[in-house]
Amino acid sequence: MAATMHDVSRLAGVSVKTVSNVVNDYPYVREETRRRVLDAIATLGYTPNPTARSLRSGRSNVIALMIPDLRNAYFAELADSVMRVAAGHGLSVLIEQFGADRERELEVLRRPRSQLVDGVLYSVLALDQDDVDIVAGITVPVVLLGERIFNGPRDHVTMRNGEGARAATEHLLGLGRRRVVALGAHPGEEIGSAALRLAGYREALAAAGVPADDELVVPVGSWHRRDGADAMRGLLARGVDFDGVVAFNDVLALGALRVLQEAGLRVPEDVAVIGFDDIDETQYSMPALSTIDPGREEIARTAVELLVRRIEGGPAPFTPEEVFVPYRLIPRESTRITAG
Amino acid sequence: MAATMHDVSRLAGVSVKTVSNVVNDYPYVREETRRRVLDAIATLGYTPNPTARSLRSGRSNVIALMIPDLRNAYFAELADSVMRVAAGHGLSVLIEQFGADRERELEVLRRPRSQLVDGVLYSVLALDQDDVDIVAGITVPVVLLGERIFNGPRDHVTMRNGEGARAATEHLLGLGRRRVVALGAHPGEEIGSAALRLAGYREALAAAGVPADDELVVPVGSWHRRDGADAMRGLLARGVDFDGVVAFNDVLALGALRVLQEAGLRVPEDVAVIGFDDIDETQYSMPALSTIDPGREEIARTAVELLVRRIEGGPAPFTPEEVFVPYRLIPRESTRITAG
DNA sequence: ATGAAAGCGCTAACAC
DNA sequence: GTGTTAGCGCTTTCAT
Repeated sequence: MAATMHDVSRLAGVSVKTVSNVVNDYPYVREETRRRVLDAIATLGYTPNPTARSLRSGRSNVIALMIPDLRNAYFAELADSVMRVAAGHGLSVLIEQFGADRERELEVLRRPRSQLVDGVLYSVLALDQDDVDIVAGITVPVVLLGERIFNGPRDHVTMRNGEGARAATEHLLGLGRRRVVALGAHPGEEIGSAALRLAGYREALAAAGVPADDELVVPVGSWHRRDGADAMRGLLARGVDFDGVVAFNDVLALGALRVLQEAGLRVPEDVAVIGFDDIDETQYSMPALSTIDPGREEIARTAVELLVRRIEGGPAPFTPEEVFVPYRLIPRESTRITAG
Repeated sequence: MAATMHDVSRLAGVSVKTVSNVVNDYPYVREETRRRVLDAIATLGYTPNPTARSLRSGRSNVIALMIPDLRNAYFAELADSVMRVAAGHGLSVLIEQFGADRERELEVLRRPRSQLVDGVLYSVLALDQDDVDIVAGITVPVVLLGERIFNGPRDHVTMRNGEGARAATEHLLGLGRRRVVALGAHPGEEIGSAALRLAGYREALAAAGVPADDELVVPVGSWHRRDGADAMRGLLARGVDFDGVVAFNDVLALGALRVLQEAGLRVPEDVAVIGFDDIDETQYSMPALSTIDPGREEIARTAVELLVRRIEGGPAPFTPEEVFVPYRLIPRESTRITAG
């Protein structure tokens, strides 16, 4: 089995404390002693047991990232960013998915796994009161990514969803579009991203004096590519008249894009389309997709840093921080202004 | 702070052993005792400390998944599948990325983090002798996903990469294409997926009596969308004549697809394109992308199960298993047979 | 059926 | 500078 600190101390002829000192770069160790210890470590192939270290120190240097679904490119890219930033802080990342499988979600949270991690980054699209209770039961620091879900304040890092959706909608209105679809509404929801984006969309219409039409607000089950495609198929089947689409995320937009083109509609000439997230694919789709860049990198960086502060600050009283990361509208071919 | 087993035992008026018995569903506990303990657990909100449990039992119920890059949809989808299967075995998944950042890769592996996990699923595209040494240094069970990288045998789960590439190439040849590009070669490599896929491509040409042309073998730095786009741009700029593309993964194909269409070439009429991986996006691209489905779900399931067996089987001598998962060719629009 | 006690491998007082 | 020792919270013989 793996060598322990005792094995090393015995071989080096020193105490475990000295080995620990060397391993942890404690400065006051005689050079010669250090050498002897390092030699012993090398010959034994010793590597500290992180579990024991963790039990003793109360820190595991692992954080959890809880996301709905890695198959959605936005979350995969977010996870990538989070992991890179975390690595810079010496942290590993345990990813837990919160898919449609509610049982799994509850199981994940009820399990004591959350004590194995030093902190949690929790990214939710939409959730109900149950989730709130569960989150409240987590004893380690939690930073929310995306929309805040509690009524009370809570650390969270997000973009201004409402403003972003408003900007996207105004972008289409600025092109002269007047029948703009909002794709991706979550009817029951009041406080998540979908609700905020829908509100932003409505604000833009109102500000421009364009009449709102409920027929143009398209609900979807979830924010996957398939949902975007299905919703667009339904819209076309119902014969709804529209000349623009604000999709609440990129994969919804891309699913819709495909269906629009199958139906022989030209994008952006007949229908201009804009998404949300700025996933890698949007630069390469046909046509390239205009989108709102939510500042994913900065969200990840800020959130990890905030979490690290909380972890290191201990359970002392604190004021929750609400950080809004700047977003950018990225116009591409799917809303390119044309002569038409 | 969180309640411990001792707190529970005190409140319930029993010993810690009894609490442990109840927590671990040890059958021989008097019903009344069990009740008292469960009550105490409930009032204290006790939840076992996984770190202590792990130190004692030597098991953490966490496995690591080491992948090149979560931003590649294939790996995100693979991670998703792995996490679902792992959840079924009560395992959480720690994802470590092996991007282009070699420093990070080495750091990840050198760190003792690998002792925090019970096993490792290691998915590599291509790697050199250094990696072999590092992997050899991991003390927990390792199952390789994708191509085997050692000369000696080693547990691994993969598809038959050569056969898959050959089938893809034959599919294009069957359409009458004779100038078929192999997109995604990794020149130096001898043993990874790229090498095997290239060999399969060459076999197909040879079997069909179609002359091989080195100009049609296109190397790329990595297998990202951008690389596919850049490589295709280069190919067009060099004026190379071709009527088909076998891309070694889907995102390469999708990047190329974009550039082909930008250049005014029709897919599949002028150039037929087929990829590898069957990522979700391929069903929705314009045109929908033909691809090789490597059996991702089954790879994930098989690999996790194999790893679990190794973990439970202990370090006893064993015969490494090499599991080949069946692949399927999925024809879509990008190779749809047309009148032309 | 339950309790006492050892110890997993490490860190951190506290001595010297 | 370095050694001794007491736990971190749990599981697990070994008793009873």
